[in-house]
Amino acid sequence: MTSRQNRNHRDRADRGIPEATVARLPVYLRALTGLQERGVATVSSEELAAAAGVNSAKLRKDLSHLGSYGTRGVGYEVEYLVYQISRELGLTQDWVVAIIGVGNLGRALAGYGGFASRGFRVAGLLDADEAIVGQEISGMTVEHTDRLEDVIADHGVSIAVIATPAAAAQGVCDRVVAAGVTSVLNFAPVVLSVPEGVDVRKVDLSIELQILAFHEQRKAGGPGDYAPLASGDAPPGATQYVEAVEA
Amino acid sequence: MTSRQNRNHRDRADRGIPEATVARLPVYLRALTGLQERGVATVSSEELAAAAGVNSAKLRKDLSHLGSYGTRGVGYEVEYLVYQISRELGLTQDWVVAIIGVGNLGRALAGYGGFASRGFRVAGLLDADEAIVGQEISGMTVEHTDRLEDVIADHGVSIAVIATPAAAAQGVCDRVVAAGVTSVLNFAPVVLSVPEGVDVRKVDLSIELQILAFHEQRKAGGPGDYAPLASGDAPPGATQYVEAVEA
DNA sequence: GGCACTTTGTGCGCGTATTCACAAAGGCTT
DNA sequence: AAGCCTTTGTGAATACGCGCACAAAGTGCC
Repeated sequence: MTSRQNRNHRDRADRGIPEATVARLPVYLRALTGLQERGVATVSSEELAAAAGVNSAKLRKDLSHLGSYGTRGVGYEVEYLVYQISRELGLTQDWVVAIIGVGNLGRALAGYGGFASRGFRVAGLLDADEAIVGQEISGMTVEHTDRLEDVIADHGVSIAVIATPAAAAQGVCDRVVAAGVTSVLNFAPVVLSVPEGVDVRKVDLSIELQILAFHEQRKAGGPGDYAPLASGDAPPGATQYVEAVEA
Repeated sequence: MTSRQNRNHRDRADRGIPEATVARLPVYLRALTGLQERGVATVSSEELAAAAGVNSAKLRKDLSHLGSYGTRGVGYEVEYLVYQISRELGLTQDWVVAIIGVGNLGRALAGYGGFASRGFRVAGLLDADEAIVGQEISGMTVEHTDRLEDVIADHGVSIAVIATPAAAAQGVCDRVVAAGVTSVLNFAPVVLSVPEGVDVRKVDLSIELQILAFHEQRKAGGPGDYAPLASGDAPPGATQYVEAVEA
């Protein structure tokens, strides 16, 4: 995870592909396109697994969920596997994306090459700040969030990317959901609540760092190296263990 | 998650805190600081679980791994719990971070408020592009990657954030590891290989979108709606199922 | 054509994670 | 102080994911 927040599609009527497998398919796809560029025509599960950083048995089991696309004694045909995974992930069709919130992060996302190359078309950049509205970013003109519903309807947006400040995120989310969007990628540091049937995935930069910090601390000798209180014995309310507000 | 790539710390000598729990602690922390700002002094597992988007039994079990910090019949004292989680995650000490690659994403990261507020101090911005070196970003001057080892040593960097293009990532990674960094947060779309003892976490924007696309497709009626080939019957090598290179 | 070799696809056992459900514990009221 | 009510902490059941190890299947050499 990038830590995540998903309900639904636990239903396992998902045509049976486990969530853990779905999460790895994009990684395999990436490794495969890399091989493809290097002109490799065929790859064994062992090689592909190494390139993707997973166990080869796991790779084979994952692929077996899509059907049997390998040849025993030989391996998998790269090009064909690329197509099958792309199809399974729905990348053979175009997905229309709107990015709401054009701060530093929104700008980075707007210019991210990995979107267009995988069938994701950014159809709108929106922001609530008048100073930003009208700016040209990555060849697109930033529109005001007042026009959110129009943009979604006009371009047939099916995925919303929320890159607003935390305080604005839930409001924006409610609006895009009301406008018919059923998939949301959230970069704001809040837990969004959405109705049944809407998928939310969350990417949180600071959470990833915190997980790293935990392990880093472990390597250095566990928490409370010079901890002022014995575990569980601190006087509640004695000191201000504050944290600043985030952006 | 944000999809991830971790070996080690499976060792379970981790003082016993399960990895899955560690990944959720930052989420609880975020919810708690939100409550704290609103002046809430005490919270029940039910309320906190709702705010964090998890099951309340899971929350209680997670917290029980840190010790017994709740009061039966009452709940948890917000401030105290914030401190305990912060301590467990190692956020009571400062972590020095270097960001390598100052493109759109690197810039966004440099300006991200969520870092500083959680004890992460960005001590260096580095880039290989002469046109970027010397620029002032978020109050810091971008340095040339030639100085990578110096910056790491001088500031005592313990976490490296890699936001370079894919092609440069492994090289940068090797260098930071050689310079003594043992925690890496990777935004480049490649699988990094690192020696035993080094932690790598990966954040991949396009993977998250692809997972959303998968579920979105499911809602619309499964893959191959108008699929040109019956599953498993396509002539291998017949068409070019290409993908563009990513940025 | 048969045999040896390679590699897939998967059955199985194991450990981890999740959830339920309840007994133990503490507070509050009378 | 006794009993009721709330909420924690956790035992036990279930589900899930992972990886080993091997049989089945296909290739290519002789």
